[in-house]
Amino acid sequence: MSTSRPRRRIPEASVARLPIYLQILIEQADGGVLNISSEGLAELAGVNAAKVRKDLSYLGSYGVRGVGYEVDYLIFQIRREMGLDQDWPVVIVGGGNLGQALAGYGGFSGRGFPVGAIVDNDPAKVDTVVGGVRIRHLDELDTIVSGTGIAIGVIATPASAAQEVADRLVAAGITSILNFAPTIVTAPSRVSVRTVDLAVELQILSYHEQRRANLRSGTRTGGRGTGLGPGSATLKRGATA
Amino acid sequence: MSTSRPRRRIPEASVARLPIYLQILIEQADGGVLNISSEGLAELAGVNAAKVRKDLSYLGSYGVRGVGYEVDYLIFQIRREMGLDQDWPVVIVGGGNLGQALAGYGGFSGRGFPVGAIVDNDPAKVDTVVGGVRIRHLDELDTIVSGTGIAIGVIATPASAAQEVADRLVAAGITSILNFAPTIVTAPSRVSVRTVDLAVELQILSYHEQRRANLRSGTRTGGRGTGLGPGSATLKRGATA
DNA sequence: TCGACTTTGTGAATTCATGCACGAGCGACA
DNA sequence: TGTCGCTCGTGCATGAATTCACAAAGTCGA
Repeated sequence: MSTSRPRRRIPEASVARLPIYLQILIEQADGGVLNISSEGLAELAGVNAAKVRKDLSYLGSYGVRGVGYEVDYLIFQIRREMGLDQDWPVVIVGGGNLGQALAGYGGFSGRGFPVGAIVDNDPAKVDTVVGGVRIRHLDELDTIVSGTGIAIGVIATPASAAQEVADRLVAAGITSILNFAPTIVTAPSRVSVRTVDLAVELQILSYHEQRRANLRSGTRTGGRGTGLGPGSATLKRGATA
Repeated sequence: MSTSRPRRRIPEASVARLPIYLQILIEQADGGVLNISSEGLAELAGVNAAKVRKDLSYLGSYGVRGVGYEVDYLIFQIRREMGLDQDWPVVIVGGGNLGQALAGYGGFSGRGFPVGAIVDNDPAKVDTVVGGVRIRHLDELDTIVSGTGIAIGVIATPASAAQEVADRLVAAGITSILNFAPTIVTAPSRVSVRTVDLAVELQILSYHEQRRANLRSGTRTGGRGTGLGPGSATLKRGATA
């Protein structure tokens, strides 16, 4: 009992990196590499070696001093710790552009997240087949979830529908949501929600672009002085909630 | 001169939140809301009000005590600071599943990132039209970038091609890369790179799912004791690089 | 068997981010 | 014009994440 079982609760920042290490390790294993040092892994992941060691230490003490980590064993341990030693089928909500791309994208099934179902509320889309899966009606969500034990829902709808979809996913018993709609969705705290907003990513890049542009053109751009001041018009209190 | 120009260098964590505030503010403006308190904005963004104020304070001092922030003016300032007062056309590399979905996804153009070009190295794809844009050959990248001044490249290729594509993007003069391929891509430090790996997101959710499952079934699952020990076989030093 | 060498695992120092708590400023209203 | 109430801006304390630096633990070759 006292053998391996690692101390729980891995810091979020580490949890976010483990999949990256995992992916690199799998590539290395495929390439015939048997073991790897924290230094080598750090190099490939583009991070600091000490960080790699600390991250891995949360899993347990699986390295061998003077040698490094056995690739296969590390893969095994990361998988186990992250719950990737089983498949997690997902239900995609939204059979539009993005939903279809996700369903057709091999990267899901190939990495342990097969598309178990796709639903849409548009009758015209229902019964069409995408990526080998027949689109079903949104109303069947409860049946699907309770019938298959799917725990993860993927929202690929327009922003306007996202929150309602999230509510329905939660009601159906989903406990993790990956949201691609460009809006915040809220859910009870027992449910994990992650939002991936493509535009947000681009906007972050935009900030850095802009920053570089400013630096190039002499420390700061001559003010784009639009005259507008903070209190350009006296503020009138509007609805705040 | 001493008027507005805010102190530079906004912490990364704040930069990542500003687009979210921006989006909420735009929604509010559309709904006719004229001003909003840090409390209100925090509520909508799902974060702490002090954090909102601190984030916004990096832009300058644009709030009015006792009243809040003028929505329109805040939108203007966030846009300006993030470089969103101009369009940033992007070039998408990869006309496959994902590339097509991205090109067809309104969320890009609609938010200031029009798809300026799509390229692919598959002759069969070249000249087909996706989302109103004709796919051109990858080899035209240099011409496209220098001709249009596009600064942002989006990688929507298989992982195996990602690094080479990144290199070519950099060579062509791109300074920001948004990578959707499930692999690390490296670039000179003058180039910003962000990777969005859908599977990684799911794996993070998996971790939390698994964690909940473990907690439910009595503190910790009975060990899946596969006998395997850290040094199951004596490690032989393999290639490390 | 021993000593040189390599690489881990982790305490300690540092940097970054969050959240509290409160002074200061502003509008509203008498 | 003075007072009251609201909300910002920010100093400070706390906590999380990163990085350094080194003892401990192992391998390898002679």
